[in-house]
Amino acid sequence: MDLRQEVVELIFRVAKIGKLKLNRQLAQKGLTLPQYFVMKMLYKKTYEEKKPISPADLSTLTGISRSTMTGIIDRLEKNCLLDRKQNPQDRRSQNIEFTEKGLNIVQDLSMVADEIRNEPLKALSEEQLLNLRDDLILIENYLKDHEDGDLVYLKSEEPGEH
Amino acid sequence: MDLRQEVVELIFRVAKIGKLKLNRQLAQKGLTLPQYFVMKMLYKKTYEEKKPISPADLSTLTGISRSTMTGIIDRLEKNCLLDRKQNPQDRRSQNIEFTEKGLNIVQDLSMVADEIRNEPLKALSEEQLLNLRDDLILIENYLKDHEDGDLVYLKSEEPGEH
DNA sequence: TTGATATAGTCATTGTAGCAACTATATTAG
DNA sequence: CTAATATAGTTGCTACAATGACTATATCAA
Repeated sequence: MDLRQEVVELIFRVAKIGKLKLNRQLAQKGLTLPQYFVMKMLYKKTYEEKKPISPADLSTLTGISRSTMTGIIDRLEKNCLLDRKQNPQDRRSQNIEFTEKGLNIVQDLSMVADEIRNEPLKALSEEQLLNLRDDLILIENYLKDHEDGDLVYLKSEEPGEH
Repeated sequence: MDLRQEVVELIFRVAKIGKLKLNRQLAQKGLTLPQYFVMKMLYKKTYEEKKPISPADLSTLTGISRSTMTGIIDRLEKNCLLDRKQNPQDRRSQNIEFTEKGLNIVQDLSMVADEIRNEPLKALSEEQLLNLRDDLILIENYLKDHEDGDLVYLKSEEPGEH
């Protein structure tokens, strides 16, 4: 099989299986992976860097779209893990803050969840990890640099069809 | 930052950005990435290997769950790209077959869609690709070998809560 | 100041995606 | 042969996830 194709499929497959396993683990705590991801980012910014944070900030930081973020925050708020407060400086904007319960959970989890998440990489040496990182960064940069454009191939021949 | 954590996040991020871009490309043809993935697998099995194929087969081959596959086939069938036929040997089972239109589209696309998909790997040398593949295979095998189990950390302290 | 433009959050819509439960059928064990 | 078990497909449910449209604000330019 074509080598590049094999690598692309491997990246997709590893990401998918990894996510599935993490989701199953976190489900025992009543969280999903995206929810945990958001909680962790919120913790990092508001507690380690002491900066108030908005849904839009979280969206940029995590790469999750604004509309998806609305839903994730909805569910976290419904489970009383965080609160939405009005931003007094900008009436369009909100500050997201932990509740007592949410803070406890994220502190509880951050010790072990990342360890579980990173565990599958134990199979690799330091050197392999460094190479792997550099290769992935190359791919990521390619994807970002070619942020759409030049994709002449798939121009639809039948635009009005549906 | 921790190196392993960085690599994990890179894998997730690269997979996510890559999928997003592919989805936007395929949208011009009225398809989604999972839909194209299923069509391609169907083509490979029924046309290159001349084997009839069921939804359950497609599910195993693609790693998409059976219930999700139901929905994907629903939508492809609604768009008249394939048909469900009864399997005469097993009345529980179906054979999935292309329509004329579906066959045309998958043949049309297979030339270029994979090329677009693999393009971001052009930044890497043959040697880098080989290393990358081997590293990813190690990770995948770790994930598969540890198919749940030994994840003592996250045992819920409050199992009745929801 | 006012008009154009940009940003923040939400909502509707469509399409995954997995789990659990269910029906129908097949297979296997006793 | 019958009862237990397994498999195929579907459905209901919850939760992402992106796009596009919309409202409310903020900002910037003329």
